[in-house]
Amino acid sequence: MAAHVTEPYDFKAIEARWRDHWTEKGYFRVDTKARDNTFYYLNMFPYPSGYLHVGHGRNYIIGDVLMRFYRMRGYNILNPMGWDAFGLPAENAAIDRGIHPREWTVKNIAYAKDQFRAWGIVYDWDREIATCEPDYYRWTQWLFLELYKKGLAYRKRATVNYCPQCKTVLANEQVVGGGCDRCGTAPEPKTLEQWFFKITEYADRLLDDLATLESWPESVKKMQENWIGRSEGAHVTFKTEKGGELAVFTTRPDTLWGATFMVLAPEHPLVDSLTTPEHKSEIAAYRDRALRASDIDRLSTEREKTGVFTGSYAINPVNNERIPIWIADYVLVTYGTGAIMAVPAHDERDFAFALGYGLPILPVIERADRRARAFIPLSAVGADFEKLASDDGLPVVKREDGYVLDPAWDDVNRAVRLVQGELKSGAWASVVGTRFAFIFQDAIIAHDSIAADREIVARCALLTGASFHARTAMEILTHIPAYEGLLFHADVGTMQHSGRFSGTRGHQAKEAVTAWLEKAGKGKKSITYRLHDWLISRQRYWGAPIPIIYCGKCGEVPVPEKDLPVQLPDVAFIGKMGLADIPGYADTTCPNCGGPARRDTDTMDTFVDSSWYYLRFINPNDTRQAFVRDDVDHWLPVNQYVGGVEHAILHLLYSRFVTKALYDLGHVGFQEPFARLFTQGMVCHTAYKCPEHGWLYPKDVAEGNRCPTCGKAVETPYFSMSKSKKNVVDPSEIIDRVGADAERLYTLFMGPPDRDIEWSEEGIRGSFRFLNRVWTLVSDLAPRLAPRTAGADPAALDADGLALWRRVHRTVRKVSEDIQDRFSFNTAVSAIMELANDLAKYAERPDADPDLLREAVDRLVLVLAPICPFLAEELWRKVGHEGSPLEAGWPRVIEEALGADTVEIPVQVNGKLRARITVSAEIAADAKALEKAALESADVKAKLGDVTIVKAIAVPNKMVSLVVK
RNA sequence: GCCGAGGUGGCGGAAUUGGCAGACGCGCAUGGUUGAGGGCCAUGUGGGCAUUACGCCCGUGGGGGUUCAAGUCCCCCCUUCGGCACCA
Repeated sequence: MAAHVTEPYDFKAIEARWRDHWTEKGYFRVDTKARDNTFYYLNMFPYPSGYLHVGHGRNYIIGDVLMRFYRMRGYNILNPMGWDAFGLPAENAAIDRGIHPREWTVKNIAYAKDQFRAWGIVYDWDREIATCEPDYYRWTQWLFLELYKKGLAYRKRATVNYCPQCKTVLANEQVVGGGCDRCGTAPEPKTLEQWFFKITEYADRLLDDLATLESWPESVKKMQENWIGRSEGAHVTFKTEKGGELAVFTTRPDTLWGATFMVLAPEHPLVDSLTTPEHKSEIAAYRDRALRASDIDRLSTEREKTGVFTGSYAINPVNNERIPIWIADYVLVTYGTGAIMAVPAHDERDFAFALGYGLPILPVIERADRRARAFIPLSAVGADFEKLASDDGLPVVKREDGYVLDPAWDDVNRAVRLVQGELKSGAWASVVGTRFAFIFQDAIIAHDSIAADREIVARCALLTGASFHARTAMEILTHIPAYEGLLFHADVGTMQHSGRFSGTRGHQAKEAVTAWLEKAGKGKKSITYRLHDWLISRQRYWGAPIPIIYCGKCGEVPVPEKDLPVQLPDVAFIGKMGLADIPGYADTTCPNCGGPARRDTDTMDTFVDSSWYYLRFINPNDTRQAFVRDDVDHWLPVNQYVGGVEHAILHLLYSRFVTKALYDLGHVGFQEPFARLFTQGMVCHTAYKCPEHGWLYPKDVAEGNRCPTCGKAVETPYFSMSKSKKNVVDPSEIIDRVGADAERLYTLFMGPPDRDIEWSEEGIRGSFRFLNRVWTLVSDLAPRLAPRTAGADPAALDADGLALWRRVHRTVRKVSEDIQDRFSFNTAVSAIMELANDLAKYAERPDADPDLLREAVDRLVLVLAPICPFLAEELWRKVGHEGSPLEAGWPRVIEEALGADTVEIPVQVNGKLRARITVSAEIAADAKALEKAALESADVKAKLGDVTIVKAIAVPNKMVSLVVK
């Protein structure tokens, strides 16, 4: 081909030319009074922490592509952006740099806005909000007061998690893996007067309404479900021997007869009064140790269970057994009533604890598999025992140490009697599993009560002699290897040894026992949640002040709405501080009586700021109200919300709670804030870690992946990009080298957006190469295109032309579906690449149809426009159009072009692909005709040879499958 | 331990409803262009046996099953990642 001189792809000039174009033209400005064809797209707003890396970029690029796509489809798009600007990092950075957090924040916001501009990501900046501005946090305070009015914000004295490093308390949700989610320091318990939002009141609705969120990822819904942690069961009241009461929560009221002791959390308020004088010092020491132990130690399941006896006893309400009361740190004061009834036979933790401390273990539920096993020591019976048993039809195995009998469920009694009859004098045996009993010559003793347990131990001790050490029947059994795995189970099964409830089955058992407890006034059905109320007080400066005043006369007084905002005092910033450290801040007068009063000196958790921001975007500049009900009712719920999965619990749960509360208050007409949620994956990159000197920048790593300081080999794990791991990729460097369009393209192409992906240098070069090809292809073709026409006439096209024509329209259709319905940007990009490849091939022909070339080039540029907007603007002009692709609109698909004249259909013989036949579209669509065509095809006949056709299956448009003999 | 999402060439990934596995890209190989390098272009590229032609066999973490047909559905197991985790 004659070399055609085309200027190279000068992405720098192109991107500079269009960077401000879209904003200047106001393509993405929207009036929220609009009611037709509206679409609210929202990315989780960022924390302005310095600069955004290519991983952050992924999030916003996806949004920008969607926004441009919907804009081309003619929607009124709302896609606003703001800043989650309050919070600790600003304070910490400010402390490091000796400047005010506001200054640091404002600077970062300006930088990030510039980054968006460089990426070609356009927002309606008239709607910009920053949570640290008084005209925003004024309404955060309003929200607080609304919740207060409804009784959903309340103050209580509570033991809370306090991070000594960050010098503030943390919400339950902010303690991650036993450490502060900001700095990792283990929080200390501290008792303070704090504000809470009563999210637990919404636990059921938050749980139930998850079912209405059909377009949320299953994983996020599950995480919220687990977090709310609803458990159904019963509260049961035990009387203490001294006449007090002790309430516990259990999910297994059917196991009550097996409760052989009780355990209180060390912090339980009744511990003091239950402790008898002789146990005082031991209890005090244990409690002290437990309180000091960090949560990490305390929460480990691996840890040996420890505890101390209080000296007191309770009475089991169902069988009047006298059972000891212990304290142990495996019981949490924060869950249920902070006390449990221990059923060691059917709760793994109680089992371990009981074995450790010699407490009786009484099985009261049959195994679901109904297995039973008896063990008879060799010395306990005669040598003919094995024969006797098998003659009796009982499966028996002789082992080194004894005989093992595995009777079927209804043979257990027979087996036990047989064993008993054969026992030598002074010997004993046992049976476990679905029935537990000890077998003596003169008695069969089931361990179904504490007294029976004692008798068994006494008898065995007597028969065994001085070497006997076990304290309980179960302890004896644990020394028999044949019983491994059969001594404990937590199945739901038939009740036994439970008075008149014995024989009650499975789930009915819970119901029956609960009903009986209620009737007897000993307990009642109840539900317990893992979720706790949301602690929102923070002892830090950089947040929204809590709008409450304390008056000596009037008590707790909310700041009147007209006095909002309660402004953050504008003071020089010196080190870690809260509002309490600012002289004069707290002093005020009571809005009620005018007398002297003090302000609350805490600020709100920043998750309060972000729990309602999606509402503010609708009327961001309204100075009289947080939002206009009529407008939010139209625009909300957000049509598509996109963000990181790290917010699956905190932010999303809080936002759902706030929306429901506002609904109940009559401020909004919807109960869920986000109709569809998409959680995009993280971008990972190689990090370099020297075992001695920690994280290294890639450029500092010496030859052969060695540490420049010590020469040791560095590890190169993959991690999501983070400054601390020194593995971030700076977009400015990418944009400088290959342009924003190439970064955008690569970001979308490298993998499905919900999955984590690894950033690769080669990958981005490939995307850059593709854009160069598109640039050259379209530039070269520009002079050969027909003037703008109605499009190609299929009747005038030859086979190659028709194939391209169909490719064009199939591509438009696929890209539309991939973007709109499937969030599958990587396959959309590959479809565009295929179109470009086919177009280039066709264009090699000198007689290429100019109308078809026009149609193909125009559509190629248009489908590329949302993804690579800079290049698309440039090429669109280059091929003779005026205005932006955004105005041209999304190309229409010609339906006839989606079909085909002939179809290639594979033919399978006995499940293996053996031939392909080419048939007309009509034949391919008709099963009978297709089958006939296949059988008549010469190729198929040749492949078949001399066989009998047993069965023929023709699937229209798909394939033909022949079964032959 | 419980819950969730994954496991497909050398790599990222595709296969949307049970119907031709490996689209698209990266990398690699060979050739071309070039003074050279880079870049670009062309061709090839799952493994094996063949290469006389077309071909034939194997192949989606492992094992079993359903089906004319399984990456896709069912059962069991292994493994990676994420969340929760002494929650009674």
